[in-house]
Amino acid sequence: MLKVEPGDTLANVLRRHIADDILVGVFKPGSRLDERSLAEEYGVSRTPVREALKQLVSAGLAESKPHSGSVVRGVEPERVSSLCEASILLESLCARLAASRITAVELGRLKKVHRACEACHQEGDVDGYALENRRFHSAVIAATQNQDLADAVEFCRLRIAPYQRMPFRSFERRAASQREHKRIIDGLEKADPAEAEQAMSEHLKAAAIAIDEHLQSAPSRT
Amino acid sequence: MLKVEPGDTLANVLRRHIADDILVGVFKPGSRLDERSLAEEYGVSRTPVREALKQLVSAGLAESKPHSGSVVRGVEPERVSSLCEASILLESLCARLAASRITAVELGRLKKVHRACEACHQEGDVDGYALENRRFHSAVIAATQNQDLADAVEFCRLRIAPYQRMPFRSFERRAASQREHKRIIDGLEKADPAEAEQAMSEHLKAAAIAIDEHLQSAPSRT
DNA sequence: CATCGCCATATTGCATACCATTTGGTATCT
DNA sequence: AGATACCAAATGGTATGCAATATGGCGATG
Repeated sequence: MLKVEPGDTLANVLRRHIADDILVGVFKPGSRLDERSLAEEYGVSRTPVREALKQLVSAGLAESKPHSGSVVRGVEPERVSSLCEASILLESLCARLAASRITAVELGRLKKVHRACEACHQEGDVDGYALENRRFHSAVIAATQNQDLADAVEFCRLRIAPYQRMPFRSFERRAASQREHKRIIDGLEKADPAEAEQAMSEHLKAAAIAIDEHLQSAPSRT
Repeated sequence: MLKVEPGDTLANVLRRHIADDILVGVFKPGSRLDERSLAEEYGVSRTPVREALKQLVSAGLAESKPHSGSVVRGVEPERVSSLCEASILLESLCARLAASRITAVELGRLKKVHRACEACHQEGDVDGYALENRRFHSAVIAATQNQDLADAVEFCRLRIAPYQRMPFRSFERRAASQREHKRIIDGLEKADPAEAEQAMSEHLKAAAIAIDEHLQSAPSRT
């Protein structure tokens, strides 16, 4: 537990660990991230915990007021729609660019991720599907061959990630998502920017609707 | 010096201060950011300096390897073109959205910033012009009424900021920039998305060319 | 009874001290 | 003479202790 490989730092390990816990829902939006408790829980000092929390704040996964501690960033429903819109715009842009720039090896890797998605989907592995889905979108973003654009888009995606995975509990939503992914792949393979952009846009709009429905049914569990 | 207002933290003050120093060129790309030196220089402990540096790394203004310290992120010329492209794409997108969403008060504020730009331009106040120019672009980005999209775009802009200001030493470039800004304002005022997008795109392309020329003439001052 | 103000407590922010890791130099061995 | 291994100094990473501040409750007063 909590092994730190050489060339890495304890604070980084903690950051990833806590971030995963947030994304997977262990720490729910609004819950306090107490430095002492976390330090004790992980068996380390407060300092690396502080470092990790600061980084999470920078990443937008948490927020903090001076002397008031950090809480998991509660994303109000109206902010979700804002996040979804941003995500739609940015990733569609990426898809358009990627269509004319993606390399053969990247396309192959994308298809491989797509198959991994399919496997998780069939097995009902929600967490696995969420993970592979993230990889799918990251692969498209990376295919723009522009690291800085990719960073900005990932910056946005990171914030919406906790909500992205919610609808995947539904078999039907996963199936639809798979079909939409396939259409994106086709657009990229044909090097058709308009098609890829359109496919990505519709995919994320569908995802946005699914997230919204999910929030309606299970509004706010504190 | 180094006054910390209530409701703020010393680390934040340091972060802004160091960030400004990086943006204005006091700390040149590649130079080491030694924690002890900075702490001594500012008369504080290492802890808040560390916090500030971590945040700068998150913001992309510096980079650090564990046990190897932090250095100001040197942006290689080939990365500048990548940054410019990302900036062009993202801000044009913002301009398009802003055209149909900007409020009257925001438009008024934008014009005010434009006049401030003009004043700095005439006086030959390069630093002032760079500052007001940043405000101009931030205002357009904010006019999208989408905070998350704005954050992602600002995230990218922050990285290119050290280079954006370079061409402003030229009177001619500032004059051209002002004309381009005016066209953007017109597009927004007419609520013409296509015009605003086009104007912003051409503005940033011109800026990119100016930056490139500047890098050609004064390649790498270590 | 409500509201305003003060005080107690818990939690964050800052400082200092210590430990681990990296890096460069030197000495020795081949 | 060159290479390698070891040692030392510098620098970041971590731990702990203390100070400052925000928050919640309690009491007093209108």
